Amino acid sequence: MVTMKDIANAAGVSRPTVSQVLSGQRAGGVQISTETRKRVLETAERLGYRRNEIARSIKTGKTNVIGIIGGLQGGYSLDIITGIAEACAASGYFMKLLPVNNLENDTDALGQAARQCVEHRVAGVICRSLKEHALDTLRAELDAMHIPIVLVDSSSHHDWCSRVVSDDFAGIKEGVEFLLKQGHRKIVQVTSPLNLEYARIRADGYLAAMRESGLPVSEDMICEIDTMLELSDNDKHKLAGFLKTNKPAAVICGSDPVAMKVLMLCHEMKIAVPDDMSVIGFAGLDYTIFSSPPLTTIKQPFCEMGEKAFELLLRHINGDQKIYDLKLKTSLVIRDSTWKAKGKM
Amino acid sequence: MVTMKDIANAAGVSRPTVSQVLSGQRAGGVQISTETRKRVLETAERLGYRRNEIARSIKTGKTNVIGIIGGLQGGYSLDIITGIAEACAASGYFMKLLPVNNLENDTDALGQAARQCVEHRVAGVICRSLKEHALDTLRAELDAMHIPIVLVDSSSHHDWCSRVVSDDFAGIKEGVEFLLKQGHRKIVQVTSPLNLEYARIRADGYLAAMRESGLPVSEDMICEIDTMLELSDNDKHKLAGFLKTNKPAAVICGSDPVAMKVLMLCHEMKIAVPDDMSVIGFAGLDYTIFSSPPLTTIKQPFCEMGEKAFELLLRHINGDQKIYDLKLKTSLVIRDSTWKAKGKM
DNA sequence: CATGTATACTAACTCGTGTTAGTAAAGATT
DNA sequence: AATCTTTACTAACACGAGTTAGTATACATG
Repeated sequence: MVTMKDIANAAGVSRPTVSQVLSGQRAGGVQISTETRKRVLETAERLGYRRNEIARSIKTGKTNVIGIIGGLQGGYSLDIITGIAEACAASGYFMKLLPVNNLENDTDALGQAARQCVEHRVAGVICRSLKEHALDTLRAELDAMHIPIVLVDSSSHHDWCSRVVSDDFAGIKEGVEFLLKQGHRKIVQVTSPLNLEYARIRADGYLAAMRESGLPVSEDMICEIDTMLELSDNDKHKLAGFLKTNKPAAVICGSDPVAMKVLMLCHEMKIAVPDDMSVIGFAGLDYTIFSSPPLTTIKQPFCEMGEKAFELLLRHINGDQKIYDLKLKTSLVIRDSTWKAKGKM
Repeated sequence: MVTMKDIANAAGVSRPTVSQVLSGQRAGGVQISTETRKRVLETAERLGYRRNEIARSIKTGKTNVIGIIGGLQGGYSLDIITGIAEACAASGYFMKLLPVNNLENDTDALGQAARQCVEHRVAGVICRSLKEHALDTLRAELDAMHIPIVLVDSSSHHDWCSRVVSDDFAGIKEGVEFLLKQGHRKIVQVTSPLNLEYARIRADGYLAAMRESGLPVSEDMICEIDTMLELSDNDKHKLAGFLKTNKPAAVICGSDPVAMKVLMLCHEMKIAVPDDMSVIGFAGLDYTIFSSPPLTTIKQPFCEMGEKAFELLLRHINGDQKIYDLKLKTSLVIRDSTWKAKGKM
């Protein structure tokens, strides 16, 4: 492995000179003759020198690495990471991945990930988390070392660290209003269990939109089904019963997987979508285009969330103490699981 | 930031002693009294010391970090990374993510990613790549520094670096044989453009399986459609014409997205799946469970591929020079887009 | 010729850690 | 009592860089 020392020897100059040439920084008014500079650069090239970021960051006390803590499940994780990645690349930062499945429950793993971030002296951490006590673990490790944290896609907010989320409440309201505008009245919700914070927020959005329109609504018009990939027999009966009882004109779902399951059940129950019933999903995952009919869904700006999260983190790294809470707008992607024109009733 | 020096001062010992206590290594027969050890550990705990992996690896000349180079598109990327992550965690390694979209074409970006791996002195690199010349870029950067590379999910193999892939050829054959066993004769393939290496391999598997069964088959029985997420109008006409002309009993697809598009078109064309026609996908992506009917698909062992890739990389890091080419078995996931029992013809 | 001032470089220190060689003190052996 | 061992520690060097202070040379000024 070629070092600056090797270059210095080969070029017949001192090591600091090499350092000054290569870093391009003439610190303290240090001047370098063009001849020497050329010779050093040529020698470096010839010997195949590659600078050592490790040694460099031990001196500067800074690393250009951020830690990403969080589970890798869910199709959207990748989009968030992609967003972070792009912003990172633009600023010369790198991502160290610390996957922790079960962020909510596995506090040990979370604490370990945080500690590893500290040991690797990351400049900051982006984390996706859900529960309060889990975050305290993070804070205990990172705050002491003054490593800033930004939460992304986290339902709970804290006044000690910034957060970037999609505005799910507004998003669901927009979806409901879209359905109302098309003439639907009996709108129900199918969603993940309401003890999940994100599901609760989306349920509240649904309830609020209905109430604001003066329509009758109650918690009974919300059906909770499991988050498992496959629709269990239990849930299938529950959901079928729910649809038969309520005979909804439209279903606004708490997530895309839920919406896909609803569509599948509709096929089985011979409910024509969107003729007999409209369906809207939530997330805007790529695969929702493959359902039949292709799913109308409320798209969360995952990629942008990642970008903004890094942007905020960078601010904190650079000393900004202010706490931000960014809620990014969702967008309604209209496909074929809802009516195209108004009032095809 | 607390250093060993701070601990030494606070505990009234020398810095090397602290180092020896904390690293647990009594190098050169160095002994430490239990009393001193206890005092040092207590002081370290009290001051909130966190070891500095950066300074550490500058001395040892090793890092416990590997670089992951590759695009993040495609639902399976995440599964591969998950596999790598688990194996990493088990061995105390970390992943530095270097996303490069367009691995095939953007040689610049690839070269830059490779160079950054060198500059961060990663212990090894796992890369997903497709084209020959792109790999040469990688090799030029990494080989000189003796940084081992393992390719994962890469269609082309090279005699200078190890590779882990799924055995797509055998996988497709298994799929075709499954269809044959159920009594189908007229089996066709719909796939991504055949200039993509993975598509070519799967096409060859299809052709081979048909020929081995003594059935007539030709390249005409393969329909190429675009890899874009949405089925273009152009492709839709092409595919519809293909199905009308060939009137296949079954379609074995080159990928899951292709299969999803086939299913969507079947809905439009009122072709009942599986009654009128069976459909098999390739990849085993999670969302294939959501199609109607749920898709029978050939599942690639992405997670295991990631694990094995890291395992091989670790061997190379530890000095193993042998080149491996692992082909992992796929598995047929039978769902409802194919007949359940034999000969329901 | 003596002095001042750019210019171009190097000596020496630093970062936080690992490691080897060397030393002081206590106890064991002859 | 003199010597050897063992025990427990520290001095000193190293890793690969960044950085400050200081020095030698060349040239301009008085």
